[in-house]
Amino acid sequence: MATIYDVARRAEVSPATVSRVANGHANVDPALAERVRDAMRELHYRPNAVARNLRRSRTTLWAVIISDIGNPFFTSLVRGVEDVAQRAGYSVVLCNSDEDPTKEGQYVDAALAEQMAGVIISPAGMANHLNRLVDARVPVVAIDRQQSGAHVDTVLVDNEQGAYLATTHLIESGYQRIACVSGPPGVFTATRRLRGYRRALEEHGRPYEEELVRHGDFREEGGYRAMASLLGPRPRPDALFAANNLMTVGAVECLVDSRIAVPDEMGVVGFDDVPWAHLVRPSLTTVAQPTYELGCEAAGLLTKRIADPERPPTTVTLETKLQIRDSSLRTRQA
Amino acid sequence: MATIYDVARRAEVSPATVSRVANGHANVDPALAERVRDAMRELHYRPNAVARNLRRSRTTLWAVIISDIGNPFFTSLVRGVEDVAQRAGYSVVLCNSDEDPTKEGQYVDAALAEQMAGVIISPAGMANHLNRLVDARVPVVAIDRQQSGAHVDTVLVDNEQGAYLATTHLIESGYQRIACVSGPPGVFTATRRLRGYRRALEEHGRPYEEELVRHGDFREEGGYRAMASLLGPRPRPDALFAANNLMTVGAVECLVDSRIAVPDEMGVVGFDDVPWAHLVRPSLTTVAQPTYELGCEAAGLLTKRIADPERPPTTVTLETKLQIRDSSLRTRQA
DNA sequence: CTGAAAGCGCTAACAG
DNA sequence: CTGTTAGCGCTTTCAG
Repeated sequence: MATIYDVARRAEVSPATVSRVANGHANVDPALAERVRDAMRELHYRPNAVARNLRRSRTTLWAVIISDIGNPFFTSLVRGVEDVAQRAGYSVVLCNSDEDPTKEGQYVDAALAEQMAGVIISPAGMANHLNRLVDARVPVVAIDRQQSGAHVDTVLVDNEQGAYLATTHLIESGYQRIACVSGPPGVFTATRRLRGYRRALEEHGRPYEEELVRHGDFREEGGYRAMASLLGPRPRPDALFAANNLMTVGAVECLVDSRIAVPDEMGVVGFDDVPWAHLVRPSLTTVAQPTYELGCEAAGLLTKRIADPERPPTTVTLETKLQIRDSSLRTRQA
Repeated sequence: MATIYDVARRAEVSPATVSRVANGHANVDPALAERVRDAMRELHYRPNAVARNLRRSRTTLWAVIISDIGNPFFTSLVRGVEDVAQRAGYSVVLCNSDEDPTKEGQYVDAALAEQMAGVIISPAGMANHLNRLVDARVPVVAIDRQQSGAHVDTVLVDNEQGAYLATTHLIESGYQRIACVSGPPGVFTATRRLRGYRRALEEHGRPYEEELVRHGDFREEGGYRAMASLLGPRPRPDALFAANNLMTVGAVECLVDSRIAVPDEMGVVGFDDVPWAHLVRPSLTTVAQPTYELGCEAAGLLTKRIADPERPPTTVTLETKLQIRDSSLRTRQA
């Protein structure tokens, strides 16, 4: 690989001049600049980013640490981040923590070691990786999940309100025993959505019953298992609020396997859309989140944070929207 | 951020010794090593990977450049890569080229500039980015798509055979006019799958008709549009082979909107599964690919290539499997 | 406007 | 077994 010295020699200038041309810094005599560019082309010169980063002690990379690459929620969000990042001159590297605090820790280590210019992270569990980034003065934005005790920019949706809307919709559609499959205990979004579910019940004079609540893993399998376990005890629930998209899918699978008719015997509303919610039969009623916008917003906050490390942390909360489809609309009494 | 010198000073040893302890190299007196470890802990020392990479002139990062992060095919594949990479001591950074040769080029540039230890790439279009990597002596594995003229390790599925199976299945199910939505012209997988479709027709004494073939973009919208355009001319096709998963979904959407009954009026088989193919009504018959295994295989080849840059390039081809569900099984004559 | 030179933080010969 | 030292390739003062 040609270095800056090779180019300098060939163009008969100093490495400093090559550097100036390569970076468009300062004014360089057009004749020299031309010679340099020729030399660069002839040698297929490509600046070594590692050396540059070391010298500048910063990089132009963002790490985006998400907790499930298989979830369309996160992939859509990443698209939003990417689009904004690109415009701001950053490249995005994606890290998939798989909801595993250990993996998350490794990626945080890597981001630190690689001197990433910034990190966008959806923190899994209660581990304190966020603060390690903050302590190291790495610009960081938390996304989708808030962490108590961490003083960082955060982008959220109004989880409680979304869950409240979903549950209220089920109540108003005439369902009587509304169950809930929540997420992993301690995960922010799970807690908030459960709270919204509970508040909706209570405000409508319905009891909140522990035995109608299960905790899933935010994956399809977890939704399936939780639904199965809800079907055992009698009286059965006649509706379900599932706290994320993949678990909704799992729950519906379980209902199909158990030959329970949706929406007549069981109404279903899920939190977070999937791109194909309308293709499933019955199509799924969901609480749609502005996923792409969440990503854009996070990227925007990160650029601001990088520009001004001292600015006070802000939290942006975006609204959800209830997308009513067929899975929550009874056609006849079961 | 503490440097290796800070640690050395505090532990009263040389930086070299700290480096040895940090990397587990050579033998270090246990007492010294202990002092060093204490100092590292006290100073929250974290080796600067950028400096290390510069010095070693290599990194421990793999770039995985995929063409659509929204496609479950690629996310599943990435999981396979990640799992193997982690075991081999590499970290994976994901780059989403969005089927756009320009973006792909930028990521290849970045991989080169950042001195990535290796690259796994599903090349979009005919651009010659693969060879730039090869010329720069960066270990590289092509995945999902073969590029003529590129002398690199490659992991594929038997696209032609899969398409042949799918089309034959439609013929044997009694469909008469079988259309095909292929992928972008020039994309390897599209070409091969189209060839399999054609071969199946011809071997069963059916004519191959240009007007039954469309080219989509491998996305949902493309599948929708292609299906719509197939519905215009009469006589209409009565079956469809769609050359990838998302286009299958789009095509089915179009059929739903057009109130054309699947599978009775239109049989549908797609290439590549989606995790929720069985949830759609009717459930989708697909050619399932071993996506996770593709990723594992690619990662395996990459480690071998890194270990021995001179070994002759190999191509691994994995088999597909026809997953028969409801969308291709006529219950009555239309 | 251009060049010389120092140094980012780390590792790997090489000496001791 | 440990320390000294010379860079990895680049950018950025500082002189000229």
